[in-house]
Amino acid sequence: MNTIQPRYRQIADELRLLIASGTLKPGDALPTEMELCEVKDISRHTAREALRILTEDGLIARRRGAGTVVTAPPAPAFAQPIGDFESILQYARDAVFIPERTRPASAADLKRMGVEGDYIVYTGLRRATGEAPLAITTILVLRQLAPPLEEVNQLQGSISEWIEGAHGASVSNVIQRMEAVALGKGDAARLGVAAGSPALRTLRRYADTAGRTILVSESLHPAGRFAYEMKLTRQRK
Amino acid sequence: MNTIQPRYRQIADELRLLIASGTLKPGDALPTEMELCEVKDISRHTAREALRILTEDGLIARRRGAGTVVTAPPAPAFAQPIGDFESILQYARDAVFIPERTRPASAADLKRMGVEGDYIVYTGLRRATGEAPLAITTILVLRQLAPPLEEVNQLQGSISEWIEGAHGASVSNVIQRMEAVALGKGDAARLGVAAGSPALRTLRRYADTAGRTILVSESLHPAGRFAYEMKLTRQRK
DNA sequence: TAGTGGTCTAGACCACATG
DNA sequence: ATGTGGTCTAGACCACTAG
Repeated sequence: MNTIQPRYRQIADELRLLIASGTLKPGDALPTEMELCEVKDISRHTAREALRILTEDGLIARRRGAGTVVTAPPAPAFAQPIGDFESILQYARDAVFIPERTRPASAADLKRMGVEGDYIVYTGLRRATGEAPLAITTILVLRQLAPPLEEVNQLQGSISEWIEGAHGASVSNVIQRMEAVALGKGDAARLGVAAGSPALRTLRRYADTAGRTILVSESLHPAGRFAYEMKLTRQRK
Repeated sequence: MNTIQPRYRQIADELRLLIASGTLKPGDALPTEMELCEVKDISRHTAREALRILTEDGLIARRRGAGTVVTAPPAPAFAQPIGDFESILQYARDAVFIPERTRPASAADLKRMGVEGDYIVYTGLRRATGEAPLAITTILVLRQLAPPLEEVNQLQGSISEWIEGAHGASVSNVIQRMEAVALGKGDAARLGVAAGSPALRTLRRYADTAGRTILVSESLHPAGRFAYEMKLTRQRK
């Protein structure tokens, strides 16, 4: 793969790393344009292009006459930056879902998840590698599309991607709902927190091109272990 | 208000008008960079800057070797490619913010909200008409842009819209962070729930085109009174 | 092959913020 | 008064697309 990057992008990435790693903290000054020109041996235009990228990403703020400073607090490790459709699937890949049980969905399951139909339920924990469990996850899959449990266990990607590969179905949109809830006794115990503790409940409904809900997932993230972060960019008008 | 616009922005606006008016339809070719340079008597850099703005707005698409064309018209409302920007402002209009107090931001305020600088704090409740309070809201506004409290009281739209109207500043993007938290005693009492109750904490940072954070808002929605819902549509590809 | 957009250089003048 | 970022010029070479 030819991954040659333009100079301005390389420099933007270097600076981004300094910010992400905490070497440059919020409020800290970045090199001025002229300093960048000398240190990196580039023209001012190239330096500005790099800084422009970081500005658009919301990482730095620039003020004429004053200078350039870091604006974004370094995202805590548990923060999940999400800005678009693809990154939801990305999260599903990064944080491994470890299924524990599977069974047909009961009426209570369907009501809680807000769907109707013939679904299979997978329950389990979601964790990043080697960490404490991030969340309890429940996934409902349309029975006719559901993968067997043993396949899910060795799944590399997400279940929705497996469905797309195995059945040719295509996820067209995702409706995501987020709210705060109090954890019940059982859930709290599995996550190692007190009953009644706050959690972020994220419900996602995946619909295919025909509008059929092929998958619903519910995640319960206990307070402090996870934050959902997204960047919204203004549209044309 | 400062009416002087840089040359590249004037030209971007001229082209934008051609597209908005339908003179240039989707698929139509725009002038090449060199043509723009000659017709407008500008350097190539300035022409590119104008075209870049339109590219970022998603109005045009550029292909090396091929040229520049007008992209497809704005997608229907239900198919916004991204959990969209406008809907945040919409919420800010629907649920009225009732400010109670204002004061300069303390160091603790700034730390909690993740910003640095000279900000004014507004605290108050947010409620839909006639209902129980939906949330406790805290808003930090850059002092030089802050509206007086009596203006906020009779504000029709959101504070961010007031700023845009009064100062000509333009919100370019919003970073939104959501997590679950336990309510402290004071907050819980104001919302009429028990201390330690779960709440959805939503932190939003509004940045202008220079990356300057002009407004930060924090909302605490007690469990059960509010859910945040967004629809993400898969991109072409 | 001719023309496009992508990258980059080396200058310049300006408005603005800070000391 | 100095230095910052914002704007702009006038070049250059390149990778890519299309006729």
